[in-house]
Amino acid sequence: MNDDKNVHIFTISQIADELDISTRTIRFYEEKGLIKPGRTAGNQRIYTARNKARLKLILRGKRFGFSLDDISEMIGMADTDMDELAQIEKSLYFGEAKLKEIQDRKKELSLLEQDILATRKKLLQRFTELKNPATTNNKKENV
Amino acid sequence: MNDDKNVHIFTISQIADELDISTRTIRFYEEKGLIKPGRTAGNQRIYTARNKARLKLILRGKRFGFSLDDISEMIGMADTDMDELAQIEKSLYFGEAKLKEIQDRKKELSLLEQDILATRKKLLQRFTELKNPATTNNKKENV
DNA sequence: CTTATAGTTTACGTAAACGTTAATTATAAA
DNA sequence: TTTATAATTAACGTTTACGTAAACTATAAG
Repeated sequence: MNDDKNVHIFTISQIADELDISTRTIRFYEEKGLIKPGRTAGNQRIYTARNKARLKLILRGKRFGFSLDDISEMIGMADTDMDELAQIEKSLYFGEAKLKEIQDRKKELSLLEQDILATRKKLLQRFTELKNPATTNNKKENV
Repeated sequence: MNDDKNVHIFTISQIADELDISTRTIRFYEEKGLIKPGRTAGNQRIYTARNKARLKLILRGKRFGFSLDDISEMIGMADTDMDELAQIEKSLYFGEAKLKEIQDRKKELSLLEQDILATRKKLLQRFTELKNPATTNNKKENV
């Protein structure tokens, strides 16, 4: 079984360029235990496609306001001093909670969208008022 | 025209309790110009339902990882040293960008959900493997 | 083999978003 | 009216998530 599949290996700067983050950020995530890339003979980091996918997941979580600690638990790599079973159970439990949170956020996302649309409406109204002062009355509202 | 509608007024701690944030946080948002509550004769802050709604909007934005500066611009209260027209234009422009971002996030939300579901699947698989070692082969995968 | 260029660790620096006193004043309750 | 709560400003402290600089090592290019 020649394990030649996916010999695609990346350096840290290749990853940084592709994901548009700094190398410092990548190393920082490693410090926090979020990724564990391999090393060359000369001690330089090497990243597989899997490592890259993991980073994408982390960045996705961040875009939703999750802290790195949150993400760490979501991913299921936290508390490496627990036995595997307990760790898996914890991760599963945490994952369920996060799924519910995602449901909530889906709803909130729509609310936020509506908030912004409402703000836009008011701004546009005020905009035309300023452009055309005759047609409207001067009502002072602070939203 | 007796303006008796909505005389519902709240103190800062009432708001803090209801929205589950600290009074410090509320005052901090005021410092940043995100809200402008009224004052009593004795200089204490008073919040209307409108002020409360504004705070909810801010918190909603935060839950999606927007910075307070972002939210400030979304809401349309940034850069008070610009003339109103320019300010409105900027806010509108920013709002459009944020709406697009929200669209993207809707898609990403599903991706994140799928990531978690996939992780859960693997965890469950490993879980049963550990509980029932005979029935499966031992494949080592580090996600 | 030399020399850019890229990567490594260590460590101090920083911006954002509040937390936490402290000293003082308002307001509500008895 | 005294007194217990609650609110106010001011200022320094803290955590998260990196930025940045220094001193050194690996690797690629010529």
